[in-house]
Amino acid sequence: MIDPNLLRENPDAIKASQRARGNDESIVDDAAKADATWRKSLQEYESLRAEQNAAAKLVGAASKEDRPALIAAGQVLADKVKAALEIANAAEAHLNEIIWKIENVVITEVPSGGEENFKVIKEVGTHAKFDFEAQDHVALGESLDIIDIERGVKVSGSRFYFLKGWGARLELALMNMALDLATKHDFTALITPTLVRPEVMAGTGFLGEHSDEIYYLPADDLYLTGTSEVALAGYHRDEIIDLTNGPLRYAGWSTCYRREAGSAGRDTRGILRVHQFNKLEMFSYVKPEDAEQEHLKLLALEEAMLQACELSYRVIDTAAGDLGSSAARKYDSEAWVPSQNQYRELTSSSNCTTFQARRLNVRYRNEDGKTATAATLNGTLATTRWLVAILETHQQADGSVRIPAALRPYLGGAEVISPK
RNA sequence: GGAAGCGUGCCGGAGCGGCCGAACGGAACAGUCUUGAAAACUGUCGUAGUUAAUAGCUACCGUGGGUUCAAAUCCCACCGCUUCCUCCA
Repeated sequence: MIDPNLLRENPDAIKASQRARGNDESIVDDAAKADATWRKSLQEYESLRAEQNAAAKLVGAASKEDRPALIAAGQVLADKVKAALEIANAAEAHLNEIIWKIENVVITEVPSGGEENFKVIKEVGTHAKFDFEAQDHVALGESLDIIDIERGVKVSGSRFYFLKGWGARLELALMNMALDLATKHDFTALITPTLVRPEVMAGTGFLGEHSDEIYYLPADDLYLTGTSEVALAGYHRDEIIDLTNGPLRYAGWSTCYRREAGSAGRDTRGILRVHQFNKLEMFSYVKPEDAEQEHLKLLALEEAMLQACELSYRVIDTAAGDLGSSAARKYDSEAWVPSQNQYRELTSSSNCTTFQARRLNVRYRNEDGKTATAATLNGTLATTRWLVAILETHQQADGSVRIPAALRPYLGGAEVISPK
């Protein structure tokens, strides 16, 4: 949620953000009004309650003869307090309902507008060109016997697959390379739970707009996570963390599950969009003033991975209207996918400022020893989808795929994957 | 899955329904003493909301309800933990 103090001190900043996102800005005034109403009703309740507390103390101290009268007076007060509490609670609920609808305040440099209004920050590398008939990753996966989609569908239905032989090893190599890189940069490896409780899922904001994206197990009242971000964000929930020695950084490795409910018919070919995949996710807890710098660090690591995989890619600054509700800024990097003749997203890195941490109640102590809400950031370092770009980019005329040099140490030194 | 027990502040650990935001011990921090340290002594020592306020008031003793003039203390449900049995990657 947004900072309630900002609502009181600078509502115009929130309105500007709402405009940039293409969201309703009148909700900001509604929230301010609800906030004032709540604070007034809270004061009324609290002063009545103080009166009641004082009256109850008198009863305890009173003599036997005086008690009945005092208790009767207390009963009247108790009713008043109960009524005032109900009003205050209702006012608070109303305020929360409104304030939770307001999405994170966008950083001012972020381009306004919708999905198509992104700004290209840079393009790196040259698009793969082939002097032979290039194959897509599905055909390569089949001829190399490393991706078995047919049997994936037989066992689990559409958008499922087996990674086999070098395919399985390639994915593990990619994940391990990413984990090594992250570890070198102060990220602590974390293998996370992928089933979480409803509170955690709701706390990270995934039960709102994305709720039909998520697998749910009614028998156990647990949700399957679509990213380890859920567990990583929940990790320090309700804690006062120590940031005096710098940010807390985690590299979470998990399988991710997504229903892809809203994308029927989209990317149905291959393993670009699937129900289950693996991902290595970076997650940082930082002081709010360090968040933008940390965001660039995450991006730099993502680029290092893309370059190590010898992919051609571009980095975009996502437009405000295309940001998730928790993000104040998002950098995506997209790799060139030859068979599609376009860039496809391989990493996504969001600066959630204090928005997510406030909801999860993650705080730290600042220099004065006071508690303050931390900022959180996340970014992708590797996913199964990367295999698509790697296989297609590095295919060769004889139908083999050259393994990028940086990955070879993780594959027993193998340099190429050849058809059987 | 069956049985029993337990959930209190940074940790340990008390707490007849009113005198409990919570004894006591430890840790931590500041100071006195000391050349310095240790010891000893003194003090500070939870979080949040509201308010102009580091004053006051309010809330929080696993979570949520309930009983009562009054709840850490009584009742109910839920969650978690421990031990034993059962089972087991």
